[in-house]
Amino acid sequence: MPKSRSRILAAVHQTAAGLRKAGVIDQQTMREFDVLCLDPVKPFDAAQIRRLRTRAKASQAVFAAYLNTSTSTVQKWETGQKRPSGPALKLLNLVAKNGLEVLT
Amino acid sequence: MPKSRSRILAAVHQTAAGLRKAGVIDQQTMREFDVLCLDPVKPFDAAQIRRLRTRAKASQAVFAAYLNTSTSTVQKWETGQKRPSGPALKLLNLVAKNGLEVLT
DNA sequence: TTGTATTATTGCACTAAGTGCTATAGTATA
DNA sequence: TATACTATAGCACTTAGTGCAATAATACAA
Repeated sequence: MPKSRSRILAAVHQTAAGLRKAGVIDQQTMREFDVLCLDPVKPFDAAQIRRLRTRAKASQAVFAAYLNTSTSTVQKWETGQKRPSGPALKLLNLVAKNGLEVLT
Repeated sequence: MPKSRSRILAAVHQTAAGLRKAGVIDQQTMREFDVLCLDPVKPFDAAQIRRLRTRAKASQAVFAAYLNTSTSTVQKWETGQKRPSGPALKLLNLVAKNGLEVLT
């Protein structure tokens, strides 16, 4: 099972009891349901990350600044030496979906 | 010097030559200048992270799902055992500015 | 083509974040 | 009180993140 989905399921499971109160949906229970609607976070391989960056016409240094990480890190993502962490992957998904500007 | 600023400056420095072409501003050079306009990423301490989450009325598990990280990690952020990584901090800044919904 | 600047790569060494798990303790509610 | 739900604590481990310095590749101008 992909990690992102298991995280979603973990959150859902931990708040599953909310389903029983289906009659009384306040803001908090809404938030719990929202998790089910979270876009599953897609993994990005080295080439995809590079494509994402080049499409945005950004150098590795600039791209790194947007993501608040180091050039060295972007480097290693794109050469397959390291894989982006959970939050980093989330950011990459946001960029893929909405463009680099959303991180401004 | 705060890390986020040094990252910005690093990116600016590496592309400083772009300033010389000030006459010919195409999309690429624009992108380089944009980095100067990036909101400096603020650090969040344990209490601030918790406040951010509770204001969003999310449990640690739900909050973690939004950030695509683990409950254990949010746990440690809020108890001061660990500090969020660069990209994680960027996400927290986005949430602080635009609410949890931007991560949907 | 040759020189120059920008950008990207490689490799190393190290730090600390991320993770999972289990057991425990609050906390609210039925 | 009993029963969820939620949060905490502590452990052990993996691996992302980072910095730096040297090298290579790429693009661009003279």
